[in-house]
Amino acid sequence: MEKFYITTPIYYPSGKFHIGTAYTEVLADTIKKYKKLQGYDSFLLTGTDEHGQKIENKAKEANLEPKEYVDIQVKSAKALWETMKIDYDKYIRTTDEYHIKACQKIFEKFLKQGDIYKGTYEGWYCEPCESFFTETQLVDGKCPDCGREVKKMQEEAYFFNMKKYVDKLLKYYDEHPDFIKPAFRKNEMINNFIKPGLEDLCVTRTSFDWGIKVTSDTKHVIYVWLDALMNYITALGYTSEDEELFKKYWPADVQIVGKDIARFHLIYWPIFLMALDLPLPKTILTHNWITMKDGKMSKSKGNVIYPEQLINKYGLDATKYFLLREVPISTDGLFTPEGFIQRYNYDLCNDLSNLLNRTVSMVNKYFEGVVPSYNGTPNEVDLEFEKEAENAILEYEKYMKDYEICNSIQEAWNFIARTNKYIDETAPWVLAKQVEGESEEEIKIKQEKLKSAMYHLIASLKEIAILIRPFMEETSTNILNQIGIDSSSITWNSLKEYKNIENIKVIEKGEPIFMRLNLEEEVEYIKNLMKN
RNA sequence: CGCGGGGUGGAGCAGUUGGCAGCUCGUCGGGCUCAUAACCCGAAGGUCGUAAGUUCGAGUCUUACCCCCGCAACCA
Repeated sequence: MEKFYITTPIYYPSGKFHIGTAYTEVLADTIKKYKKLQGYDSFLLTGTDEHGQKIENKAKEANLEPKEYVDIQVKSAKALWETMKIDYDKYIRTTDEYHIKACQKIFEKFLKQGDIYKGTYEGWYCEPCESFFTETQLVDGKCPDCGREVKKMQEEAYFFNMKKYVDKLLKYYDEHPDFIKPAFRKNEMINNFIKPGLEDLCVTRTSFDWGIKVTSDTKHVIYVWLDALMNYITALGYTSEDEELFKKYWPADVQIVGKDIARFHLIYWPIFLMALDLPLPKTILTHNWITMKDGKMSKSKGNVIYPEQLINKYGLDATKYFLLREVPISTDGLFTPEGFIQRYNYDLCNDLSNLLNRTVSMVNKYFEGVVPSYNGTPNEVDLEFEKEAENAILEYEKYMKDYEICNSIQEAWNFIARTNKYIDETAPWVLAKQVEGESEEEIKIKQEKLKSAMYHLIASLKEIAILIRPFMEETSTNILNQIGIDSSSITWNSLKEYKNIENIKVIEKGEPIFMRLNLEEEVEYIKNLMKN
């Protein structure tokens, strides 16, 4: 079985996860489930990045030890992923013992190789906050956190020699067009960071404790990115006594990151891997953000929305549908309460749920629920429709290949609309009606057409259920149940059986899978959620 | 200063290698009754940010300029 390794970033658990974090996770989870349906041995890694000064400070505020603090945060993170039915295979915490050991080994290896050297880190230091800041981070020359004066300070630090690998990196970019998706990020990296001269990266600190100690120089802790990035390989057991997973799954097939951390994943990460003499991931997918009408999410603007809030009220599938449908990979997507409810009503209720409802109802009405067999005599209308059903799959898969899930979903919905149209084209209620003076022959032709129409509708609903399965599993299962198909044996290959559905019976009375919502009421409800 | 993205009918967006300007929502008109005041069809509405250029032909290429958003290095 072919393997497929996919990773999410490890999130920084300094607060409650908001909808943006959930989006990243859903994106990864959807790709994993898609690959799994296709029969890949797929492995999804997620986790948390738990070191650093900010965590240390947060813990202090809460009167807890750092570890106690992150334990609590991790618990709620895992609870969220459980609520969202995220199918991850491993959850890594950078405080895990195996990760710490591996990082220490890697650090010493770099030191020995001469990739890491000791130097001096210079920055602006805020004493009350005990934090270093860069020139550009300062606000009016003052501390961006507390607004007080900062001092120029120096501390001893280790640096990673990035310059040594720059040419190799550029060459790699050049020879591997699929490495960076979307491609414009490549130019962004080159123009902003590489062309002006890539600076060496500071990889240790002495100004705080909450981190992985450097074994050969214990007053230093390994600073964030070296620690964090390594998770993608340490999670698989790299450098441990059991490297089985690592050997099986590395290199990653796709690593998902937000645009805020693109630089670290597109420049430093591949360089670290080169220094370790390891193969690079096939693709690093950088996605954009969910934005709010009035800019970034922030509590003071009263525009923060948490995933649980939407899930509790509107269900997991609807929430995931919105996120994936509304946020394309390469541009920011907008969250508005109106948009959310409208997508719910138009796409989920009117188009999808109603299609299922009217189909099930007709099969019951005309054939007592028994789905006719494929009768092999498609007329022009049916033939055309069959072609489009096939084409929808191809288009969907084409976009998925580039991880453009948003477009794949659009293809699925185009096909849903097409299926609704098919009902109008065939007008089953006309075919079912007896007209006075009709000949036996005419009646028979109408019957065959009606059978064919019902068959094609059911086959198409099955197709739709499979297409949406990677991100709307519950809905998919509901649809299949209503048309009398066992969902447990469904795989991506089931799409090829469009003409081979036999012996099924739809349920007698199908409950709508999505019910129309009142726009004003629900918008009001969501706005209230966002206020507190 | 720079870099990246964007500026397309009322709103939100598609437009691969240049060849009659599309989609969703909204508006207006029509159809249908299987279904959830749903579904299907049609119409109105755009000098594709501005100016110049290349070309038989440019939303699509070149140059200059204007506006919006983001990034700007050790901050997760």
